[in-house]
Amino acid sequence: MTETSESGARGRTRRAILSAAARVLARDRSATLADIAAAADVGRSTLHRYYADRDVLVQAVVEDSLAVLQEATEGAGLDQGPPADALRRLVAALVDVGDRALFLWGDPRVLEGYPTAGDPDCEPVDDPMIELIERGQAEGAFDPGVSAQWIQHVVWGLIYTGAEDAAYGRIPRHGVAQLVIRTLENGIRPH
Amino acid sequence: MTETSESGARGRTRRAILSAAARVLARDRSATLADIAAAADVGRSTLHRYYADRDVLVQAVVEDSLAVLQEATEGAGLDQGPPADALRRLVAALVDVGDRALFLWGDPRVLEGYPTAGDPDCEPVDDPMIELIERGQAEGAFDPGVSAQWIQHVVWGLIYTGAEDAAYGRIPRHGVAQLVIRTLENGIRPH
DNA sequence: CAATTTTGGGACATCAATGTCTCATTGAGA
DNA sequence: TCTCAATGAGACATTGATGTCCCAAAATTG
Repeated sequence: MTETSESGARGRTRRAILSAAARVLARDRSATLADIAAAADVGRSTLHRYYADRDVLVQAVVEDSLAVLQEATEGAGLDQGPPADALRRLVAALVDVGDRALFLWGDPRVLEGYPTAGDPDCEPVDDPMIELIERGQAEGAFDPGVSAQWIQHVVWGLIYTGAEDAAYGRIPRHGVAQLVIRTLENGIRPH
Repeated sequence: MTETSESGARGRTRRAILSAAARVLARDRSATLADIAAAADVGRSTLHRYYADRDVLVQAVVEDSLAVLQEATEGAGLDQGPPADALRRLVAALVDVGDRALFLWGDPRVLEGYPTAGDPDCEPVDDPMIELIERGQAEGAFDPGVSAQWIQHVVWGLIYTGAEDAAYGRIPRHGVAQLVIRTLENGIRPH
């Protein structure tokens, strides 16, 4: 899919652009290409040299972010051990790449056309996260009285909330995962 | 603050513009003024006649939305009865005006400068929602192990998630409040 | 060190959104 | 019915983002 190796320097520049774009666009999806170039510490010409179009750039950031999140998800080994433990690992992994989540989730429109997060009626998605949730519901670890999709959205929503609070410095970054998991497992009830 | 009465027709037009703007901007915060005017079924000239500036319009929508949410909050009588019941009333009331919440929350930047949702360090906010949460924590209804602000953000986040799912037709509108409350109270554990 | 790649900055043309204005039409209220 | 506020459509200048191109400087590579 991608050229196996681009001269080292190009790869570095490309990653810098993608990462900066995700960061900036997460905060302001109408950010200027000049803003993004500046954030990536790159000339605007260079940005255009890598991504001819704004659309092309956004698309690339979407795909890169999806890949990053997918990698994080796969690394969590969701099919192993008790569902509750697996979910804790997943949340911890996703919080670490919160910027990407913030970007993808901040604007539902960038994901139009991707079955991943959507609800295309007849799509038998093999999303590992959904599989985990359904397994947990079957084993009595998660509430079987609501849809797996709702639980998934709740998880994403809490991660989003935590990532945002952290991004604005309202809570320390290292406490986010713990907070999200605690709320996820107990709601807001004391325990 | 507002002129007591504007010729009847003007008031109607103004409300139509504000409502349409909230609806359109909630979905796409970079929507064109022409888009908004069209959604309000009004000429672009008329839009400019009411709100000279884009900034002025957005500002007006923010304030109108804040007023709507505040009204909903006040109507819930948060200082009466058990905290858990009060929270249920609040969630139900806020879900009803989900469009405004979607608009205000979809772009954290529109709220910059408003102490309402923020965390200005030294601001002793008298936000009734925070007061309810703190009361609930003191009375043992809500988890005292996390900050009241975190709980508030979780509540908003879940309402946002529910409103979005409803807006995209993924869940029936009348089930949202119930779903949010259930998740809020129990997390995702079975019970 | 020499050759080649990669880069930054600037000069453009282009395009879409914005804001201002005018004028003819509409419609509500006296 | 008459009057005047309110509106819609359009013309227009302005602005800012965008995309393209070129060239000299810098960095990477051999």
